[in-house]
Amino acid sequence: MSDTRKPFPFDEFEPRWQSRWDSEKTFRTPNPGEEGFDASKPKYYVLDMFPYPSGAGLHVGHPEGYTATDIIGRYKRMKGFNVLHPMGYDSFGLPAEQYAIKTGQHPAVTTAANIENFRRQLKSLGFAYDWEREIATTDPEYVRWTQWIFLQLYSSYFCEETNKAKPVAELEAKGWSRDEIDNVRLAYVADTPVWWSPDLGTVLANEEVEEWKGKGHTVERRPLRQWMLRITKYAQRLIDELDTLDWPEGIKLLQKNWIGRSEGAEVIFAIGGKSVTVFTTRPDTLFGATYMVLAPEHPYVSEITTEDNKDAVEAYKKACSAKSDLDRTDLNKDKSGVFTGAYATNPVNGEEIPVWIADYVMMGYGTGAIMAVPAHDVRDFEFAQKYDLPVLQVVQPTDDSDWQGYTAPGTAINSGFLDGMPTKKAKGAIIHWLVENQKGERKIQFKLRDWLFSRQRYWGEPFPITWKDGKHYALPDSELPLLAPPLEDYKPSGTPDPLLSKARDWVELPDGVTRETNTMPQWAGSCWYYLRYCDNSNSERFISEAAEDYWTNEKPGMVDLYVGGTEHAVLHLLYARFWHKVLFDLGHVRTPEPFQKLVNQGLILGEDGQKMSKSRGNVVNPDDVVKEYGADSLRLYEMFMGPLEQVKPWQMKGVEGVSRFLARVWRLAITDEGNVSEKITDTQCTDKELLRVVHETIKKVGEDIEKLSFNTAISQMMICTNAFTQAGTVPRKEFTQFLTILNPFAPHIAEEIHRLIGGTELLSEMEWPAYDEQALVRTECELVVQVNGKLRDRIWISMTASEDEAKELAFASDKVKEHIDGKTIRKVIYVPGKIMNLVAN
RNA sequence: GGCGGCUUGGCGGAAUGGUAGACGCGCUCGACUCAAAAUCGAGUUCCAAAAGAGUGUGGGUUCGAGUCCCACAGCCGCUACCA
Repeated sequence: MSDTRKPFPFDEFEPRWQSRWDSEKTFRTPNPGEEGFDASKPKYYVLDMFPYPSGAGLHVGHPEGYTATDIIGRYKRMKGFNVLHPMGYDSFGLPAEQYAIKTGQHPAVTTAANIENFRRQLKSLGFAYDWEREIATTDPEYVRWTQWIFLQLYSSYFCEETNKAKPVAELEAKGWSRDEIDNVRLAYVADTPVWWSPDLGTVLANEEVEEWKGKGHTVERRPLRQWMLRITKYAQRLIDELDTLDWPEGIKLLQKNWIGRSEGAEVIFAIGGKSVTVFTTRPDTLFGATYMVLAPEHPYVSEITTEDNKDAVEAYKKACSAKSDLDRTDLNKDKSGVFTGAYATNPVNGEEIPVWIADYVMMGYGTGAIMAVPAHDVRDFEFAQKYDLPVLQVVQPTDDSDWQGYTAPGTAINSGFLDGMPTKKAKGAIIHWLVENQKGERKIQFKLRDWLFSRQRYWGEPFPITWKDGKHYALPDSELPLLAPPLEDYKPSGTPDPLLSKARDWVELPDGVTRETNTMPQWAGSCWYYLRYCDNSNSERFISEAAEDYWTNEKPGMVDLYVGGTEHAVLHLLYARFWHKVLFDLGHVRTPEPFQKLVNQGLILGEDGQKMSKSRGNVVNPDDVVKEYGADSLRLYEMFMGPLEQVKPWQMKGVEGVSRFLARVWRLAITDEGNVSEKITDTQCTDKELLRVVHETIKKVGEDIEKLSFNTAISQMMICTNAFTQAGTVPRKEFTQFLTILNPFAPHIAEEIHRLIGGTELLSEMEWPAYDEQALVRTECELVVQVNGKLRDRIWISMTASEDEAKELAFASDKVKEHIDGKTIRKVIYVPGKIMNLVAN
């Protein structure tokens, strides 16, 4: 398409409408007590996952979710809701800092430029955000409250009796010592092995390691002093309360698996004078333990290893620590291990079993030690085969499966007092025995680890913490926000010292007090941004009680609808739930969950069906699409591609298709010369069929929006447009109704046509039209006649025809006669208005 | 290996257990045009057509299955020795 011949002048009217909505604050959302607030309106909070403002700008994946929420938001407004639909920027993060290292440009400068570009792009798509509520996580006022919430975590502990967070002040009052309190804070300091990257100059979370390694950075394992958040205390609640949310089952399952609850037992084995505890989910197989394995990093390894085996064990440990940086996947194909020379005593039968170390046992899960039951665990079995260790059957399969490597439940054998018990009962019995004899206990184990919360970066929130004599202290609220000092040099020092430690003037305070120099991870800001939108200019509180009360729900989740990509299924969505629960426990918010309904938009692939990436050269830039076809076409296309949640490939031809549709709508009302078409009529519409299509469209589009089924809503609007075209005349009233329902999808063109044909009100401020049931009624319909389930004829018949009348007409059909001739009708199924099936033989 | 998702024309996709392929793209033909583009109209699952076949494969339930049940295969995503 050439620039000179556009099918409709979107390049002129789209920016014009955008600036009008902006200057008139059309989509401003009043809070209680503010001008324009109407207490009679119900509230609706629809939220997008805010973007990281990268230098590359928006990609086409962003407008997918954003258009979906925009349609919902505009629709709900027209339905009479007070809609909160905000936007902001997750603007801390490593790329801005990497850029600063390369160019010396302060991250604040590049971030501001990127935000400006994102804002321009978002505005060019005509989203109905309340721009006065815009936030960026890097804003000092925002940082202030992020730090404040951190201090809430710091000043709280998890009370096991009530299963809730409580202020540590309560413990102080009870006379707990400083050290005891430090041991239970929800934010605490620990020496822990972490992934540290010398060239990035920071530690990385487990889940970030692969990403940055892929970009060529090196990563190594090191024990370092770090801030941790005690999310593990919430593991059970984070699982249980998923049930109260309207989330896709797949995402719930992902979170459950990530938290990874396992029920089992801890069993104490004696090794010489020491005792080693193992965790097992199959305590019923204790009699079948033929050896024990410790993780190579297990603290007891050196002590128990005998002289003869020392060299081999040390060599193995060394090999493992070097290996830990390599891709484990490849190494794990083949199990390896070394005998320590020590023996452990099985508490249940006194058997002496050899103790090995092997890297298939992880220090980070359970106790870092296992009892190996090769007969009924595939990993132990594999290991036993390789090193020729005994395999003892203790479970009899319920079917004729081979007992070797049989892991399903069965019946206990060779297990003393457990013999004959089914697995489930045997588990209970052995745990009872372990407790009685003080050799172990029932144990619920989670995969979830405490959250490694500190980074050594520059571009993140500094911790509002000071140190004196080896103890940490909270900064008073009055000193928030604590902002990072400007630095000349952002280059990593090559040591694990945080970048901020270079700013000596900032770090060193009087009286031997120093500042904490770690910063928070990028997740911190996104953990609570949805709360700040409700009351973003409040300087007294992170959110006022009144705003929180108004925008919250009767339901457990505060936000009514949250739309974003699956990539955040576990991390962001789990972290935000955790923070919200702490704030809930402490009485700062009144719902236990942040997001009631969650929808994941599907990935948009390139035209080649592959993931979009620079290296493949299949990236579509939304700016280019807007320039060529306009914002409405981009919005409409992204919604027409297919179901929101589905993965789907981009097709530029498809954009052209929806653009043609909008052009047809335009031409219904506007002539080539730009005048109002003579087809627009002011008389009442007498065309029953046209009326029926219009009202069917109003009905279906409304229902489809509620279901987030935008592609079918658009196809119905296309049908309606075709009906207008065919009718030859366009009754103003019905056409205006059509424009009103088109408006949430393609707001610029809808408003412009409406204005041109003489509309004075903004469509965006009109009510969603009601459909007329009467107009939908059909008197006649096509009835499908089947013989033995096969379509044989269609007959026109009254909607209210009785079965006998229908049968009579059906039997009169030659095509039907042909197939029932000489046969007996055994059965007749009649679904009025749909189908008649004659069963004959 | 585990978990999840997907599988319907040439393509994107529609189908409360009731006419498979709505809507759109592409393609074919026609109109308009000196011509092209744009636009408008007709057609388009397969087979030359009648008959028939047809929603990844094989079974089952049902008067009737893309849809429900069982088994299997392929593709995509996430995760990874979780004891």
